[in-house]
Amino acid sequence: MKVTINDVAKLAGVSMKTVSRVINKEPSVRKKTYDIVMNAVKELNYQPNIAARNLAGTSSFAVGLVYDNPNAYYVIDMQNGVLSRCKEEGYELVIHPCSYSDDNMQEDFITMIKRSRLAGLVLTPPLSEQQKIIDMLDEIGIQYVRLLSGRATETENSSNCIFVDDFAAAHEITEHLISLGHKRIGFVLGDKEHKSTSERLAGYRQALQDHDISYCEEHIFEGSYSFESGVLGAQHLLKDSNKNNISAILGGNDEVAAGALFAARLMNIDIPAQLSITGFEDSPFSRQTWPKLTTAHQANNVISEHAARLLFSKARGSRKQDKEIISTFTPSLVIRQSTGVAADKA
Amino acid sequence: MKVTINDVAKLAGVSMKTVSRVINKEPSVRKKTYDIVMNAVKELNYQPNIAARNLAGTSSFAVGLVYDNPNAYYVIDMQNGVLSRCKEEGYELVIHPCSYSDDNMQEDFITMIKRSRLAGLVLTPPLSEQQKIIDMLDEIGIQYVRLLSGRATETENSSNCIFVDDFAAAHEITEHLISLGHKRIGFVLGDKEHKSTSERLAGYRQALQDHDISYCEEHIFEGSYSFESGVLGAQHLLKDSNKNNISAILGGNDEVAAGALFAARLMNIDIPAQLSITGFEDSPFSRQTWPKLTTAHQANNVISEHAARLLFSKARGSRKQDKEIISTFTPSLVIRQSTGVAADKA
DNA sequence: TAGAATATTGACAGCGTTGTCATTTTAACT
DNA sequence: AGTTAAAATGACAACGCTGTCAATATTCTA
Repeated sequence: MKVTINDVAKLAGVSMKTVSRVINKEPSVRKKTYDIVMNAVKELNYQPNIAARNLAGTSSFAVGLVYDNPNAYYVIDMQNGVLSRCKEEGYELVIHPCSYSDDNMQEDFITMIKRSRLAGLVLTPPLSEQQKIIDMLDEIGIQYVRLLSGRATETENSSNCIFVDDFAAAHEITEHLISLGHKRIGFVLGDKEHKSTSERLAGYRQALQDHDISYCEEHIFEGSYSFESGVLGAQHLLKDSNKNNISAILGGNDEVAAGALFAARLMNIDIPAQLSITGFEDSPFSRQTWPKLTTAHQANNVISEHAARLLFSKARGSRKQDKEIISTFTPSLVIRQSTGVAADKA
Repeated sequence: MKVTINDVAKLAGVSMKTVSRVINKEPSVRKKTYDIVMNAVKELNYQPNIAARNLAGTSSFAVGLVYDNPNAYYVIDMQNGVLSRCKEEGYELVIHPCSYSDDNMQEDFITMIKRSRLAGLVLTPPLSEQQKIIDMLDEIGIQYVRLLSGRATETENSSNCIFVDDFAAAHEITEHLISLGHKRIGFVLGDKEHKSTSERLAGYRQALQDHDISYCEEHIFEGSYSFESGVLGAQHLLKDSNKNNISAILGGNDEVAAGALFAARLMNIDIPAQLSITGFEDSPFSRQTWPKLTTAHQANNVISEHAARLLFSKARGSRKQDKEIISTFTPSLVIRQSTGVAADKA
């Protein structure tokens, strides 16, 4: 019934170990032997037993994806990216949602990690930014790759990090608005625990400065990465008593921008005639609002695939930097209908 | 460094096997022995090795979730529901996105299933509805639970199915619209490969019939479960040349409804004054549109948790029906701002 | 072409559990 | 107390693979 490595070995007329070498693509197997074995593998439709490999080998054949992100689109993209790499490599993906604020969850998580003996972990923000988590993982001695907001050069030991340049993205979006004549630009920030929030804010400030526009604290709303926060933030920035006369709003991400759009709608504000709104990420969200969102495109599935690549490359112990792996991603501006020339409000 | 079952056995002064019995909650272990062992387990912080258990035992300690659904919210809910149950039981979750139309994917999937030796599978629509898949799984001899659209009574062998009564949901939504005075109600259907599509259509037709409203084929648009389809469907149903005078549209799900809303917006149609729109599922979508959607609430995370419950209960071989497990879920109407009294168009 | 160097293969012992079945202990009867 | 049945425990062999290291083929060197 079940085909084992022994059956293959018998059919191919070689030892168990040789079959093992072939399926693990180890060097020093003669081409001829390799072919014989592969034929036997195909003929019997042999599938190596993952559990046995995990048990016998030094590392296991599964990787984990760790996230604490309420955004379904983001999570799905991350999963699919890692998954596509896993499929190539014959690994399984084990998912670990994990609340970064909940201590119990963290312990559960560590417990899970320990018992699963995973080959490695892909960590997404904000967990990837938590020193406490990193320390724990180092202590356990498990391989991991971190997805971070920033640039490769900043951190010293960035060999196991993949960066998304949120600073540049925010800078570009802000410049886009400035080029449309906007001078009073609001920003509904995401969770302050996320590094992306400070990066995006910094990019925004830099753009203002580059164009001699003064930064105004009143234009900033400290929110979170959620639709509701977008609604609240926009309402706050736009309310009458607030004499900011804002003509554009940056949403912390697409979801926040969608919320801002919703608020504008409630207040009978015409987009983009009276107000421009932008997002970040270019998630499906940005195409499902009315009008569609101008945003910064960020291919999360590609990013996470590269994270997985890096993880596998490290797991294999290859010291040299794999040239194929992109370590810093820079989102690019996508102009849609939610931004337009600034109405003269001065 | 690594604590094994042997270490625990030594510390507790019992045999390896007795420890195994304790951690697997097998019967016929004296209370006293149980306590001694548990203390040792705690003291050493012992974590059973999943790979070893998988290898030695008859079934493994991981379950799979199989889906082919582009809707991120749906997938995430499903994952989280199953995951919460897995955590309780100390199992891992392996995810298997799988395109039902792509033959290669199906083969990959079967291959994966075979080699993983999963304890069981939770199948979501439309894969759960495909006889070909079911046959393959039966042949392999793996446990599975199917999530289906319909009612428990319909199918003979429904012991491994969890149902969502889409017929009832559509019936209720349609009656809601009828009660608001709507008589010409459009329906942008989802993919016809999904059973939910025909169930929802049937529920709609029944409601019309119950209220002596004749069914009109021209009010139906055969689309798919996507935002774009919602846009196209609504545009088609509402266009001038089409003299349907429709006053309400059922979206195949929330995403379709959001698309319909978008189309209405493009056509300058006021919601709900001129047109009512409804969705299905009550996903976050329905709260992020303007106006918010009237829809049928369907707790996908609860549903999938019950599917997992059922799977574990079957895996344990318990014959009797677990009373705690709900096998048919009926979505309930949630009235928001996208529906209103019918404008008199007669 | 012998002898050394190297490339290729194989034998065998684990990896950390659980299943099977034999053994011991306890409880339940005469 | 003496049997017998039942409950609790233990010994040991799998599970299917990989790591180690020894054995054998092959190629190279002089």
